[in-house]
Amino acid sequence: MDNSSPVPAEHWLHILHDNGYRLTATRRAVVETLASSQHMLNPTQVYEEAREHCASLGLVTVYRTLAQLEELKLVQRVHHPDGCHAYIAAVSGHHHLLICQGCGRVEYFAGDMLEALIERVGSESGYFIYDHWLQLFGICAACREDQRR
Amino acid sequence: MDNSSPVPAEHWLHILHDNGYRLTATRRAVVETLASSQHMLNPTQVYEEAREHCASLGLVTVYRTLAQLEELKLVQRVHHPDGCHAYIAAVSGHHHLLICQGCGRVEYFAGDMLEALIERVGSESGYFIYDHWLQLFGICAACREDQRR
DNA sequence: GTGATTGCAAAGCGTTTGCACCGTA
DNA sequence: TACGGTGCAAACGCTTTGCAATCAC
Repeated sequence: MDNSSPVPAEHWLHILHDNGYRLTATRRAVVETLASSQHMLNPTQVYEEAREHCASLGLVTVYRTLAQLEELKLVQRVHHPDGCHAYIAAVSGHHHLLICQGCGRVEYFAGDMLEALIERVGSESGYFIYDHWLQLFGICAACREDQRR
Repeated sequence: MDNSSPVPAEHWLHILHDNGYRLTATRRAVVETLASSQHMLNPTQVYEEAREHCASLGLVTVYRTLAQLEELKLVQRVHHPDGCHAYIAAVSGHHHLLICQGCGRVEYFAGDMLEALIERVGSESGYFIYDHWLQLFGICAACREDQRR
């Protein structure tokens, strides 16, 4: 899989700064939490984890920072059967998602053999197709190990 | 595409009855609305359309009926970038979704060349993969025609 | 008749907004 | 110092729950 190395939080902070955002303790806390996590996190989970870096952080600021990070395409929202409000660090280029329904770990994978299918469905349906989602749901090795105990 | 023929509302009513639900005017109104629509509808949209069949219908009943229909797998929730609370008639067997971002029309398509990909990603990642979503987003022929005007 | 079903009102929950204070640049 | 950023409290919108009246069976 290709997200084994965590996203550098410093990189995000530079991008935020370059876009006119000030570098505050609260923003750093949210960025560090999301950049270092391989699990999808909803706003409350981000809030709880980020408070360990910045105890005065408020939930409102988490919502505002998530919106900024999403706007800059540094994070992306993850939709899955049990919720649509979780976020994960985005990677550049087009990738698909592999989501563990046990622990919420998310991995990206490439490998796009969908062009022919999209071409066919587009011509049969008359739709102009401009985007697609491919998501696989499963249980990661660690969660399967846990289940075995 | 394979959902050109609408789902028979009577069939849903039989299934509801077989599962111990009473056949009421409100339930019929919701069922008829969803069974005859090829567009994804959120609870409020279902409410507004179904009230034309049953003027006394309340929004609360729509929520309750949607939950029952989802439980019986007669409808399924549609997730897309702008929302996760829309419903569409379900079809049996595994299908993928083609969604018009203009009007919300949803079509199902078959054609699963994903086995090899899922096999590969599963073995590389160590995940046990048990489900997948494939959704295509586009603009249907009718909406493209509208845009041209 | 009786128990499921309903609509209303209220509660609940996650998210957003208003505002005065705070802290970065 | 100026103004973007912040936390708090309140507002907001969607969804669920409590309850008495209603209706299918």
